Amino acid sequence: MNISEVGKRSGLPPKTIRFYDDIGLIQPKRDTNGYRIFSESDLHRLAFLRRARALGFSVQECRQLLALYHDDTRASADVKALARTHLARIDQQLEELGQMRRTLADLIDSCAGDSRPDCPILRDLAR
Amino acid sequence: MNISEVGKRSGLPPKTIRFYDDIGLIQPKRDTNGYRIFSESDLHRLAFLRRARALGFSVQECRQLLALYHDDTRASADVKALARTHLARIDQQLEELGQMRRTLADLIDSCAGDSRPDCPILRDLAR
DNA sequence: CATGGCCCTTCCAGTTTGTGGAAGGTCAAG
DNA sequence: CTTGACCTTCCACAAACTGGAAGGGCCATG
Repeated sequence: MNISEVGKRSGLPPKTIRFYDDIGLIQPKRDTNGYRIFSESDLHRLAFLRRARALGFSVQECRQLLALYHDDTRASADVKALARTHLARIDQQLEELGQMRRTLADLIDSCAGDSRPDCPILRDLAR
Repeated sequence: MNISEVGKRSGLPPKTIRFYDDIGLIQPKRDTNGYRIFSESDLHRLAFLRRARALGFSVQECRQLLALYHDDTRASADVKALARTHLARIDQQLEELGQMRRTLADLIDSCAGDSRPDCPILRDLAR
């Protein structure tokens, strides 16, 4: 499989696949002309990566997840711990974002939004 | 006022203030020795920036907000439109993050988290 | 066989919003 | 005069790609 084929099948753009190769997340073989050759196993890793990234895991965490995945002697507790740490980070982001949203929505509600210059949003920022 | 003083008063680190100077968000005067000299007005702009950034506005949006703030003929509708666009972005992020959270929490719940290798989290990623 | 068009490669730069550090000038106190 | 705390600029790095340029490969058609 060449890179555009595996891109279609994994749902990742070729640029991203090259990037993952650069940082060692995959090690596809090379053809005599220098083209990358992807095995089913490479494709599998890439699809795994796409899903882990979609869940918001960092690339470093994806590296760890892949390592755990390929370790038959892993403890599921280790995977769960990784996921819990990530969940805590998501919860923190949700809280911060929610606070922003509340403040911003209040300010928007209090602004007339007409042609006059008076604006509670700017007044609050300049407070 | 020198940079560390205005840093304390605005709540921004000197490095960040220099950065805002570099990108033209502020234009402090310079002393004969090359040191930046900050006026009350510079301080005010920096505090404004800190609060706008804390609400999640991008640096570009902060630039526009500052321009609106200093424009006596602005329409509050323009400020409100900027804020609404930003709010929509926050809502989108909240939704994406909420979806991630749900999926991740479900996976975590389904994982025994013991010393055995079997793990629904990895199974889902490898699906 | 040459040409076109699409694929592949590497390398460099840019994105965003700063942060860390090095090298060197300045200033006030002792 | 020295010491320590400032200040300056400049370069590099962070995350996770994305865009583009320059150059080579491969296949099919004329």
